[in-house]
Amino acid sequence: MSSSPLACATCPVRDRAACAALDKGERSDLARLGRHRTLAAGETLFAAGDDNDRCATLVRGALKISASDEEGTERILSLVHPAGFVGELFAPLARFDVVALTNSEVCLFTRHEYEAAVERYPALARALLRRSSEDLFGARSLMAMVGRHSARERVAAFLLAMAEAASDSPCHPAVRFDLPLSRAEMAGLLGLTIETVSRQISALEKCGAIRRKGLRGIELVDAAELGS
Amino acid sequence: MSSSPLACATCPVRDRAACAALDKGERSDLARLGRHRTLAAGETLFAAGDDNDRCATLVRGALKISASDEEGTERILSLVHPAGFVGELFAPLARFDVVALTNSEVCLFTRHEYEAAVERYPALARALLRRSSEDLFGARSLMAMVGRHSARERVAAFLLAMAEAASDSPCHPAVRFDLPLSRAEMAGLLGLTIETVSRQISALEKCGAIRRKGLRGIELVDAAELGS
DNA sequence: CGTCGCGTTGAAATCCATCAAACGACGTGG
DNA sequence: CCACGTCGTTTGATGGATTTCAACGCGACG
Repeated sequence: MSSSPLACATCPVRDRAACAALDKGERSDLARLGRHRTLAAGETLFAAGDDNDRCATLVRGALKISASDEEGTERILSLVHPAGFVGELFAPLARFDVVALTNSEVCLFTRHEYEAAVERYPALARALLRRSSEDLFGARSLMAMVGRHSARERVAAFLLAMAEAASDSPCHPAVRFDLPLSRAEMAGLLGLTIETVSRQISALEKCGAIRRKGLRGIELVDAAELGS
Repeated sequence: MSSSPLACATCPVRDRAACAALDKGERSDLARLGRHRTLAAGETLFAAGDDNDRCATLVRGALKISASDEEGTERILSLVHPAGFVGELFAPLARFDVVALTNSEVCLFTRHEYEAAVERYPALARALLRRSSEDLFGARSLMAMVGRHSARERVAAFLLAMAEAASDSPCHPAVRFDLPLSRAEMAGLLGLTIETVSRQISALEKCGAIRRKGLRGIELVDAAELGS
């Protein structure tokens, strides 16, 4: 959508993103290389196959990383939360799509300049390594979760994870929250069909674990029933 | 199995592993911190839940990274090839199992000392970042592959991937090779059961795509039939 | 008011897991 | 050398969970 210079001073993730590892002077150097950009829900940031010439840190909102097979069915590989880094350093072409789930804001860099910064500032390289390791753990956890679990278990675990992500307190899940994903996106993330997701949510409501509030609102009634 | 000092001079992955990014003096410093160790097929290098106090580079052989659910069924999350790095920096506890698939050799480090080396040598941090990014891509590719594909397609894609890994030439798959995994391990990797894997391999043989040579030998007859 | 997108619900078909049995390779011991 | 047990693999029969196909409800929007 729009694009403008960075304003790190008011950045909500300035102490959690990769750039937080830099000292004041280094960070303002890096800030000069990047641009702030807003994305509308559904807007594509990077597309698979495109020239991989940019990377970004998510400041606000939520992104998805996904792959689409030849028939056009989408498989969501990861959700990105604020302070997350997207873009593949070292690869000539983008291999996955990166799309905004909600209205979002990112700090956008050219890959070339960001890689140069990684060379120049060892602390940035280490911070990205840490983040990449966490992403790797997240990807493997998702894989462990989606393989070998029934549709019911996947949907329940997903709802619980979203409740925890929506909560302010780190440990307790939010009781009431809105799903940031459509049914199609949930299906793509969990490796199910839209209909199966819908049926499982209906079943969870019928057995008293949750209550639906409108299309995307969820209220946790019995978290234990979800398998927590 | 056994353990002894490192001998980088004769290391088969000395120009591909993370430590290859170091200059001569730096590498010999790092070598002093590590120990060479051999693993028998099936031997566990790290176990989930253990104190995460070590990490390693694979020199020869093959490893698997896996998670086991409460019922004991194993889900393989990644295969590790020579020059690969295993161990999770920055995490207090190991969260996955790491097991040798074949007789293997690793360079073993204490996590504490390796992290210190990452601080000291920026080139090592960048090399690990690169490797971690590739692992992340690999994990996501596997996820995209396993989700939304039939048992037949998964087995076919797996065989093709193994044929390519077994080949010396980077681009063409090997025509004849041995599977490094048991049926149970293939099932765990692909999210299927042993029986389904076995049936699909039989079916692929029946339709002329492959020929079996003993229990683990595979000969590619019609690679196109496998969906390449 | 009609259409479009998204979600829900139903009925039928399909694919895979499960249960069960037999086979082959291998090593041990007689 | 052969009998025997074990382990991994193969094959068959069955059932069940999820996909597929199809119809409907509902809100948004022109």
